Amino acid sequence: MDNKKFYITTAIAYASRKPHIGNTYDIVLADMIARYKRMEGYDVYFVTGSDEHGQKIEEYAKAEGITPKAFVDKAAEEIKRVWDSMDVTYDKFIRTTDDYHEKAVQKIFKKLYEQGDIYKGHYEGKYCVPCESFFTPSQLVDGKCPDCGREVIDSKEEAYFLKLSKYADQLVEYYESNPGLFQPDSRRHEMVNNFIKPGLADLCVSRSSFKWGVPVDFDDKHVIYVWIDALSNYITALGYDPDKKSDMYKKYWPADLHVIGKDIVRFHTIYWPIILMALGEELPKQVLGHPWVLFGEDKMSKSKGNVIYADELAQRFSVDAVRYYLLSEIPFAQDGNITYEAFIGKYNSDLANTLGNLVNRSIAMTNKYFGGTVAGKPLEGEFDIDLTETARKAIEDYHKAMLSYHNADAAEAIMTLAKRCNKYIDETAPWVLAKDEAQKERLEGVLYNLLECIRILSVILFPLIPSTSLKIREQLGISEEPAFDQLKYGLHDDYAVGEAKALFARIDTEAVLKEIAEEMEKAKAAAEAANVVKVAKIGIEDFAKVELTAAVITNAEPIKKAKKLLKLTLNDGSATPRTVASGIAPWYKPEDLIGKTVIVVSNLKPATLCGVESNGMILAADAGENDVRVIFLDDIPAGSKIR
RNA sequence: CGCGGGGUAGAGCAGUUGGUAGCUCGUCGGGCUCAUAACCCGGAGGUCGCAGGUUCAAGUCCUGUCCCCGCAACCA
Repeated sequence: MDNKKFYITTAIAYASRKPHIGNTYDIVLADMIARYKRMEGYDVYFVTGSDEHGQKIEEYAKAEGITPKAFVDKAAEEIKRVWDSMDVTYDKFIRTTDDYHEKAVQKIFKKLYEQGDIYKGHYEGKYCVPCESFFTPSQLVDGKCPDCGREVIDSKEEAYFLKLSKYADQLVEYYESNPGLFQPDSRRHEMVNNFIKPGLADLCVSRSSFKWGVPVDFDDKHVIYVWIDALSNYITALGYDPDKKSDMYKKYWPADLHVIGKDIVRFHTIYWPIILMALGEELPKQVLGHPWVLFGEDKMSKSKGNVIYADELAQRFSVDAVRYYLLSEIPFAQDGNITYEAFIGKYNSDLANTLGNLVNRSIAMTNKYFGGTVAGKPLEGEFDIDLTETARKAIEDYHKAMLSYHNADAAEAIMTLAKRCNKYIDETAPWVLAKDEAQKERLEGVLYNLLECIRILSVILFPLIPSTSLKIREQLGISEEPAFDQLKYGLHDDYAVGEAKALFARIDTEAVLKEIAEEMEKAKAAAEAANVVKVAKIGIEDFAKVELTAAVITNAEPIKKAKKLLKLTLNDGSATPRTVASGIAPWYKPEDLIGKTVIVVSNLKPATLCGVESNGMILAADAGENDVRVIFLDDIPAGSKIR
């Protein structure tokens, strides 16, 4: 067999929290592709891992009172556990804290520095010493610090930068000579229009504001920032070293496919190729930027109690149910949704009713009418030919869809065949044939046809739902691993099937939804309770620092360029009107606010929002999901202090 | 006029180079009994966001316009 290689990677998961179903989609998708390629005969190498550096992790670890290393050890275990629970067949799990990775990253950084692609510079910003903050010139208010209004000085913070502009032309050339690079292709326009056309600004690739990262070995004030660290995993996982190339690297690089979320397409199609160009290495062949998985209309968030974790879902409904949902229901280029209703609906109709029931009834009839053994008798009646023709077409559609990563279409092709089989049973009515001894041969042929189709289904299902595929094959009495060279109709001469066992038990939608709703309520309550605890208790002296004043809104107008902001003019009892920008535009019309009395935090430091200087903030309540209500006062004179 | 994506049956989506509008679920009616109250057949349901234009012919091309969603910029 030809030893074509296929190197596939996923985004490495940030080791700050347990990955939710959206993160899991990434790896399940990659796994499906990896399995498919293996079945095509490719020598596949599949890498995934965890991104374990950065300020956030440093902070989380501190909050838990443990070292960053201990924190990420725990997090990486959790990520691995979730991946494993999804039957993911990765060959290597790389951690950016792995020793070989850190060393290679340091070498890469050094090499780029020595050849002049990385240079030491500084933020071209202005620095406000008391605030310890950098600002770009456009952020300044009248040339002064937007936070405190004091003088700013030119920046002194040094940092390392990667020269991107130098490679801009080469990058465009790379895009043009690789038409299939972007999947889907529309992402290319975003990159070109947003980042390349306006001109690439050099990228800051080091940080000195935190320590948890790979140190720059020749300048230990700096750690290497995420780009070079995390992206390099794709080559360090193969044992890459700028000085000597490992056998694995020679064999598998360049990557045939990077599977990532659409939010990081930019890093993989601009920064990453440029890093590789600078290193003089080959460039990835394809980047698949998949859409997101949303919970209903919402993004998932812990405080809403609506986070769905793949492993928990799998525990309730089975791993293949989760894989099947993700791979069949998420569109190719648009964000997909997951809701329990949709999940159960898909499960019942496709997996339980169409597929599971087909296998069950076919195996059951084979046992019932022939004691489990039938031999191949190719039939050529009208129904038989239509069935085999449907099978042939389904296989064709399936491959076409899989090769362009349109997995939902592939799933549909599979279900089309399963449905045709169910129809075939109705057309041939085996239970009628069984009553007539003269029809015995015909009956055997019908069952044989069915078993052949089910065998074919088991093969094409394997990349999507592997364990179901194997269960089906077990019932068919087939022990060999599925492979695409088995997709020939009539390949098997006879069958000795096993016991008919239900593949997917039907779910009682209402009962389960009710159960889940109750659990979600609990989770939400728990999250709220946790939030209350999180806010530390303060002393009365802390509260005294906040100055609250009653003020009348004398004018209100929208701020152009801002969606949520209103510019309010307040009379707080003092001689000068006070201007406040407030993010309440979605909930209030300006004219409804004029004349109302509100509470203003009057000693808040000024800030500039969308070009408006805001002095203070007005108090409002989060009255519910996406419902903000300003607190209005009655009969309180402007200027009254509130405590 | 910041960038991009989208508006197609009740819901979720396909619609390739312009040529009678499809799929899944749901719904209504019927059939069957091998099977997981599953399976099969049939029906109803769409002015393809809106308005113009090109064309023998437009969901598909062009122009304008409205709405939704991401990103960016602000939710003091």
